[in-house]
Amino acid sequence: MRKTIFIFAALVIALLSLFQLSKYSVLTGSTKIEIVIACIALLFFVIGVIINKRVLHRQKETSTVIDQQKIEELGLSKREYEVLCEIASGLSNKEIAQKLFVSESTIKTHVSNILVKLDAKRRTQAIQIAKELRIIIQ
Amino acid sequence: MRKTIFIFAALVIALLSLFQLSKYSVLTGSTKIEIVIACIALLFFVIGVIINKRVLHRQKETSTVIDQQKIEELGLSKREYEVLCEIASGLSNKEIAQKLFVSESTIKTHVSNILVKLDAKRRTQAIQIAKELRIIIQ
DNA sequence: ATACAATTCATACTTTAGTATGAGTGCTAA
DNA sequence: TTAGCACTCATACTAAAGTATGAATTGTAT
Repeated sequence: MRKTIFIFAALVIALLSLFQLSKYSVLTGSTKIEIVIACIALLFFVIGVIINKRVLHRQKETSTVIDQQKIEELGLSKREYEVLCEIASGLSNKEIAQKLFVSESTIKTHVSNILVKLDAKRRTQAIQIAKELRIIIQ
Repeated sequence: MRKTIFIFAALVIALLSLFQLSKYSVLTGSTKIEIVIACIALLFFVIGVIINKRVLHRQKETSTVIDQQKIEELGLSKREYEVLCEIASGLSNKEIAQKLFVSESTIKTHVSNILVKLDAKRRTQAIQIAKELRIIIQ
């Protein structure tokens, strides 16, 4: 936030300087007015694009970012969340077990708990619910 | 495309007119140069924002639209695609059967064919693959 | 120190998913 | 008209997924 304010302030100062510079350079006849106007136009066009990109980027981030708070609210443990992510990527219990170096029965226990906590009947439904709650990406 | 060219041409003409207008209004001393510059700056700022928004919007659209051609390439039939969508929404075979008014064994047949065509081992993997291929939404 | 939550694992079981095979129906293009 | 495709359904099977229960271990907070 401080960074934003600093950048904004620097930008305003730079623009005011530019105003003065362009004014005097035109009045003294050292620069053609078309060139000055063209430069200013280009500058503000670029500024508009950059600011717009930043704003949209921020919106996009907040809409795809995972809701960490919701995970806590649901009471999902760290390990359970890991398993949930692997389920969403399409792995079987056995594959998840191998990836996380535990037994398949452990994964089954985790999956059962995940289904209860997400109020889902199946793993496919759990994926859907997790997506809606913005708990997992996509 | 024609529309874009037309708008662009109109924009260029308008700007050239503006250039001439601002030049003479400054030379005749009827308008202060600060105001002219400010107007131009504001104008190009807005143009920058609008153009950027359009470009980004177009990118967003093409990234969320379903790839109808890919569905054909994979050889997925209309019914199979319906079943795929229901799978992705988290339904069981029995539930899909009830929703589409057919027997569960019919759905099983469809699911088997879908898995072969998508080169998936499980329905969860099929969901993942279908998403990557932009065949289904989300 | 102990109560608690998280993680791990096992067994035994039920349910769902997925495979393989065969077959009937209806539509459509050659 | 018939060959082919999409859709339907059934049976019989194997493989996963999911449930229930119990238990051991470990780190942590009171």
